[in-house]
Amino acid sequence: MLAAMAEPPPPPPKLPPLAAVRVFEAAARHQNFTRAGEELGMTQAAVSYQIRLLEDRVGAALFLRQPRQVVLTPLGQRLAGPLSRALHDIGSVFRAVCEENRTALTISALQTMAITWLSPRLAQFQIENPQVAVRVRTSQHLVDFATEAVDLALRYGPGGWPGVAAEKLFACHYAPLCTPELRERLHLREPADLLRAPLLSPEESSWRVWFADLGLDAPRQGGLAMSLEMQAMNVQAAMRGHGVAMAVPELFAYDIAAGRLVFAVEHAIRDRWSYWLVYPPARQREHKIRRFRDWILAEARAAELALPVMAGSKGLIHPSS
Amino acid sequence: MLAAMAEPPPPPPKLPPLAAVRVFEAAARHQNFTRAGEELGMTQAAVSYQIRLLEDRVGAALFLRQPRQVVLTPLGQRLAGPLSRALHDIGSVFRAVCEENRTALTISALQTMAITWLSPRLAQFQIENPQVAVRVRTSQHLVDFATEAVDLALRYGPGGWPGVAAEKLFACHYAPLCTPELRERLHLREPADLLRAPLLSPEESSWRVWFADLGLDAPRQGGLAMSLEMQAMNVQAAMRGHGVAMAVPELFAYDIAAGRLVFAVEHAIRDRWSYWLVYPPARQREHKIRRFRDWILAEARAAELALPVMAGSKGLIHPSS
DNA sequence: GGCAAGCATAAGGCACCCTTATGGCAGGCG
DNA sequence: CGCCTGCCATAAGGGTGCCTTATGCTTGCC
Repeated sequence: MLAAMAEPPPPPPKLPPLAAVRVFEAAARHQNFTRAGEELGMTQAAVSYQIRLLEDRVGAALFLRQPRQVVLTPLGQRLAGPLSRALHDIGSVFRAVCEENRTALTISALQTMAITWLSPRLAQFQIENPQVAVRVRTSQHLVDFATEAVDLALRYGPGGWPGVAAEKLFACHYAPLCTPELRERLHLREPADLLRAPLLSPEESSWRVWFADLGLDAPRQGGLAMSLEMQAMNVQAAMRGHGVAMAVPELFAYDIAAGRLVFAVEHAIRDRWSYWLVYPPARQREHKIRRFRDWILAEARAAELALPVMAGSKGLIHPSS
Repeated sequence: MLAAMAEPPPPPPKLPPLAAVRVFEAAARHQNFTRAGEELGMTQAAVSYQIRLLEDRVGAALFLRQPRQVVLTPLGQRLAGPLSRALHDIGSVFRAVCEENRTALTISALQTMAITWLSPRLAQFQIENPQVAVRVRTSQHLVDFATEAVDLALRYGPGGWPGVAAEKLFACHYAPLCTPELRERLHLREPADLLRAPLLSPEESSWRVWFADLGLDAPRQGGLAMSLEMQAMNVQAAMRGHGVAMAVPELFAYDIAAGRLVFAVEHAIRDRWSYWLVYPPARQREHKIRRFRDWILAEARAAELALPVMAGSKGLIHPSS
């Protein structure tokens, strides 16, 4: 209050003390200080104090103290209606926003992840949790919870981020994928068979690593790291029978399970980077966070289990430093 | 807060902390905590504190802290509009009520006083003070400022009331009044002439006292005290030439000044009771109170001066116990 | 006449909130 | 590239506003 006292005539704040307003509204509604105090969880004396405060501010009585009751003065009546309305509005919008916050869930995910993995599964989550309104926001860069209005994020990376809770969704592998028709037509049975197959983006480094892991020379050497978007496009092409795509099978578990995609040959290499569920640790206990967390972790497990075991493959993509 | 802590789950109050709401509204308007603090006369740290408080209550961020600025989250935007509106409404109705309180003036007066003395003069006050809205409320009993919504009152009595500021408007006298025509027609010159004149309510004690004061016997002895209403009726009758009324000439100074009434003979007795301006001493300094006070005291002086000097008459009505 | 209901008032204490002070971060600028 | 500035977060500390308890007063009711 020191600043307010700097000027001799403290410019009267346009707004009355709002705590007193709240008390007045309750008192006006009950026409009874004691009852108002009960509603507000305070004593009758406190109500009396606040009402007096407000009356001093207005400069006139708002209640007439009659023997067994208090009644509003004309001035008090003038105040009570609009104030009650305004406080009701404030309460309403607050409840609405709290409710929205409680139910709306904004998820940030990489475009590819959102399209290929998340959205096909999200429908089921919506069915199981109709009260939660899920919004997916795609972005390319890592999200900062302090700067972006996002509840949780699906990240792709090595893990170990500071300041966030991160739970691994699934480890990533790289394996050649194609349609079952293509595999049959080309008689793909063992890794070396791929050397004569139409590879999609054969210059990508993942192909080289994959072949090298088997002691084979890649048909075309290249050093380009494959972007996730390119990977998704390649898989789309592969799914139309245009060739074999080197991709993360976990991302396409649905297509594999549905028979639209198969492993061209049974060999996968490990990616040190994984997909993670990431969220602010402070919000761990929130219902909606927990709910989504449990669901997506279960989905990730299911997706992993739906794939042939790829254990034993070495981590050759994104080697640690 | 002790009462709120009684129950393990303190039933979440429907309303958010209103002080925080006010701060939030300013911060949202400025999109700048420092500026909002200046507007509210507090420091940036305090703003930050209050915003955090509100965010904790909602359970979500309302502002995104970006390097050089803060911006509202979608949730914050949802809040800002309605809250700003509500606070504006509160401020509006408050200013309106303060203004009304500052300008509206409710005067309590006895019916007779209001009709015969106050209202003819009030028009002039309204002309001189157009910004003040005067309301006259008539009542028969003495007003209690704590119980009735009245700014000031005109009382008739002995004075010396506890707890109120009382200023004497004018002392009261009793004198016989009639039309000048009646006085001429009956050749009323000295008090004894009234013994043959048509007296209105001759049984009233004031007549007896008046005659006794002159050493005369009243034509009809009676002990009834005259009600003010009866007095006014008698004066009305007198003004129509129906007789001579024993009344308080101060109340009819206008009619006397206008020549509609004259003293039937030049003799008055004194009433110990007077008319007083009464108001709560706490409100002495209020502009509208002071304004009306000054005006009505001046009017009372003028009304007294307009009458023939009635000094020297003894106080025989309402003798002190 | 005692009792209950209801509000005002005084005294006292604590919690809240504000201030001061400091640090971090990013952008602008020389 | 380093300094400065604008802006916010955070910690520590203190003052006071507000609430509670206790008491008194008035009135209406049995």
